Amino acid sequence: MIPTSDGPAVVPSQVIRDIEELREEIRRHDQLYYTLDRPEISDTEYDRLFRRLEELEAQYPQVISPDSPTQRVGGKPLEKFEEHKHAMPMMSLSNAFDEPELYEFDARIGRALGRSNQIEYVIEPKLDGVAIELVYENGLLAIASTRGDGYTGEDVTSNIRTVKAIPLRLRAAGIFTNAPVIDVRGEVFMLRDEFARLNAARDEEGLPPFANPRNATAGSVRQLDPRTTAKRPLKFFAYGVGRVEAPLPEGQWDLLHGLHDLGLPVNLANSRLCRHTQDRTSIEVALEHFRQLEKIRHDLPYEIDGAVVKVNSLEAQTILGVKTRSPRWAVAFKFEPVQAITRILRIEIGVGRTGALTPVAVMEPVSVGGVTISRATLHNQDEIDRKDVREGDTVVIQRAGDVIPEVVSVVKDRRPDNGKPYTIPDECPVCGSHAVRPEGQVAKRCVNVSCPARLKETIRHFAARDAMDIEGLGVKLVEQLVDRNLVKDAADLYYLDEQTLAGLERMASKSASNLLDAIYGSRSVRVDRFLFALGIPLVGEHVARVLIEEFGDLDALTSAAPEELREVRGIGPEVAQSVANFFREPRNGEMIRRLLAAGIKPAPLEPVSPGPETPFSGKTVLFTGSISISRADAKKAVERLGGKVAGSVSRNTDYVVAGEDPGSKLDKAKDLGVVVLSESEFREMAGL
DNA sequence: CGACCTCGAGGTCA
DNA sequence: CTCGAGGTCG
Repeated sequence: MIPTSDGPAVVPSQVIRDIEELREEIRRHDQLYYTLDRPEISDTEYDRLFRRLEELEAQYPQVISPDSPTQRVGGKPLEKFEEHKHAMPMMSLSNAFDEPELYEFDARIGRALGRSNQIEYVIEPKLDGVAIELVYENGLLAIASTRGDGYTGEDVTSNIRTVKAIPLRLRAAGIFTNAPVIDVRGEVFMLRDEFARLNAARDEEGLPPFANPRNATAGSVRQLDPRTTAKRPLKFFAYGVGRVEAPLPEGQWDLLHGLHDLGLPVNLANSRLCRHTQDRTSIEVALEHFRQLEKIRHDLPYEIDGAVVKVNSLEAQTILGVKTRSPRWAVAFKFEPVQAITRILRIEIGVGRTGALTPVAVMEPVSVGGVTISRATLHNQDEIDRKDVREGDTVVIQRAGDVIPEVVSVVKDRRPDNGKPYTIPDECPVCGSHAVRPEGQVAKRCVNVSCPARLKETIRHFAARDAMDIEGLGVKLVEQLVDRNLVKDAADLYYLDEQTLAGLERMASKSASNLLDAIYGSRSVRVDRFLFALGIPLVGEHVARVLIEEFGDLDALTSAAPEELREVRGIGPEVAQSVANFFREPRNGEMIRRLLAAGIKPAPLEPVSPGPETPFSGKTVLFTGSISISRADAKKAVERLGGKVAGSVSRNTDYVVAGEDPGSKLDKAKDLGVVVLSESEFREMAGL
């Protein structure tokens, strides 16, 4: 028998039972997965259940009901969204940006209720997503709408039905059991890694990426074709109610549990009921939880921009009432923004030691993560083109890894009409020489080897702590020395005298003699440091050491042919060529001769005695976060004990030492299963 | 070619 | 302290 479009006239009652059982089973697993975060079956098993239900329903279409799990994606694309008037207005929240504002909120509540410090609060993470209201009638999802202006939003039911975390039918459990009508409010959002995957997929299809998970969510919710929304990985957390035709519980905390009992996902794991204790008021308890959230925010799979603090008692909420746009009984306590919007005043060009021209955006100062930012690197031309950054642009900036400011994106609709694409100039802004970008490289470089900008950087590098370690020779001083032609290469430093220095700013006799002492003292330097100090391109601390270990001293190295250099483990053609070129250049040879003539006596490397076995012998260690001793000292300690210090985590890393405020390296270390040490554990192992 | 590492460049604050 | 570029190794 071939089923007609209406299916067989009679549906066997066994089939009806099977279908209902399957639906219930699927709903149960949806709830286990989304609401309880405790899946019992694999995705494959789930898919099998789902397909079986689909097959049965295809065979007997007349039994399909709108609350069936198969009916999430329904209908055809909409022309536009209908309006939906909220039964009770969806208010926004007033913000508190710092502790005093939060305490003020608490004080206001205390005054209004006339019993200070006894008020219970509920604190919940504030997700960065899109607020949605779900109207359930007799347990079935009837309407889903956006917040809109608070009174009227858009009816996005067909889209929201595709969000698996949102039940189409509520469970009959808990305080709200069988409420004829309940308006549930919550946040639709996207997980960070799913957002990243979505953007990667868009990139492959040549579509522009979404700026952040929030935008991606908002875009997904406002799709006219629900089939598109269905493909977006949306999640949901419920946090409150509007109209409820059922008795209300005493407080917000019970309310959250009531929603959870209905089968709705609620972020209970990161919410707290805050009661005052003997030594702390309830707002202090809330604040403590807020600090906790701030600490773990980057470990959460979704983005939060703060926390919401609500007076727990619903009765008290009623007494407190509302202001025009926001309730008086709740406040959004925001984290320091890690991103900010500002304007690029101009783009400056920096010239580095290697002659690289680096564009830097000079911006209107703005506070990001508690620090005022006014400059951010734009890296290179490719980066500028990719983001299409122009002078005068309004941009979103953030601190990469919470440290180095970077331009995230341009706010295109705020671009001035006269904005022109930016190109790094073809002349060095410092010496006017030609600047070229060699084939296959990203950087444009000034070709003039004695460009003053390059010279300054070279001297600074020479004097740096890890190199010759000349204390007192800072940027300002180098600037003056070079500009007045007192120093034309590193060797000139050793021929300075007090009289010459006396003419400089901030250089009275005391500082002058200190500086001369420092320069004089630097003459006994370990030979690998000396080599590093010369600033040969591609020769950093590590390569310098490797080369010295191989050749023993400078003499042997200066006369080495590129082929000999290549023999060395870790030295490839590029480095070999760069080293050979440097020593072949007569002026460099002359400079080295003058340095040695000035009395520099490069000390040989201490022979690497095997030494006693230590906890760090042959181990690679990495530091993240701040520790109470300096990084340099920590590094020395590890090296003294026969270990190596790395800059980035890889499978070869043996230990990661995590100090205060560890960075992303800690996450990566955990991912790779690297042993993580606390500072005290490290100190103990190192015998510090 | 991918994995891993080093170099070099960037910014602010105490 | 982090990132991208670029270098080296297997």
